[in-house]
Amino acid sequence: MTEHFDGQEAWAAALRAHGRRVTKQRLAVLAAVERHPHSPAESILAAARAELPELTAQSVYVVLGDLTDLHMLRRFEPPHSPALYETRVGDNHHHAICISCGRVEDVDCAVGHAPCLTPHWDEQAKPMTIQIADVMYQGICQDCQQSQQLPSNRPSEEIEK
Amino acid sequence: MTEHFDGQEAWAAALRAHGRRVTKQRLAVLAAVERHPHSPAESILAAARAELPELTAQSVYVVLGDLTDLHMLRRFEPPHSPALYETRVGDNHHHAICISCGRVEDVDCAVGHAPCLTPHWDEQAKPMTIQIADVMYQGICQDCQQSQQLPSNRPSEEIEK
DNA sequence: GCCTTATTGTGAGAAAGTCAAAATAAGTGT
DNA sequence: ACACTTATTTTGACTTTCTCACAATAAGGC
Repeated sequence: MTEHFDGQEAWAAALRAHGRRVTKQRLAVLAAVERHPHSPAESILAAARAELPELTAQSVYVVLGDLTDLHMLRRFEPPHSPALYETRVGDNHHHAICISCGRVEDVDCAVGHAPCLTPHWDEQAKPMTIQIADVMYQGICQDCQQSQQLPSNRPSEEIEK
Repeated sequence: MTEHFDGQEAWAAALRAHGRRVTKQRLAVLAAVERHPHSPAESILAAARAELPELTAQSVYVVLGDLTDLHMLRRFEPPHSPALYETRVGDNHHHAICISCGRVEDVDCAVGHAPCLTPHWDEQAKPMTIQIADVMYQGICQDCQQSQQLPSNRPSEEIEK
């Protein structure tokens, strides 16, 4: 429970640094996101309610949105998934999503420090000032690859017609 | 109107090649996506109804989903936006989205032919078999940059508090 | 032309998130 | 410690985007 305090204080300091009040709702959301990276709002609500049962869904949406704007959290939206949140910000890491089971893994960028941040514009295109480059790898994780090669092992959860 | 026929026949052939029946709904959707790249389902419905007024929204969703699975269309989901569709498939181009006005532009990949397709895995991570790498650049387009520097020029549509 | 079955239409409904306004509580000053 | 100001949270209704099940229709092979 003492390591908890460290985290609490660190988050509290960050909140104050951004001119935000330190509320138990924000602390609960931050702790929940930290403990469950790559989670949607609903899961964060459930996790945060473990320590703050009266927390409401709206508060989670508001807090997540605000903290994302402050860059204390990072949001990304994989295809066919609600938005996911994580506390790992500031680096420009990317994400790999298994299109079969939905598992998400962090991927450090291969290309130096600011990867893919310099798109190659057409002649006629008016270049934008790029701020971030979200790279979303989609593939099949090892577990799903195996269970697809052994179709006998597969329950009836997702069979193609 | 003759160029229309060429497109119709090309799409019809592609549909047959994928074992799909050639329906006026599918042709209308394909033509609409081709004429309005980076459009959401609702806009595609509106555009397609210009030539097929009795088309329904459900059909558009079904057709878009199916043709996307066949890789005749490509879908991508920018943050805070419904899914967008385009007919440009097969190449691995990416997209730049203006976070201010939402405009989308195609971006050819800077890094050779199969860009960013080789993520750099952690030691402990179990690598996935990557199939596609969707790169989503987010920035501010030239128009929005200018209108933000001349705040007097900005109507009341989106003012920060 | 007819028949089979893929495709489309109909209507209900879920999921994820948003908005406005009232209730609460953090931080400030006393 | 107490009160006050206003940020924050809650409440509850609502929107948007998309999905599902099943009935109606029509494309393509015979």
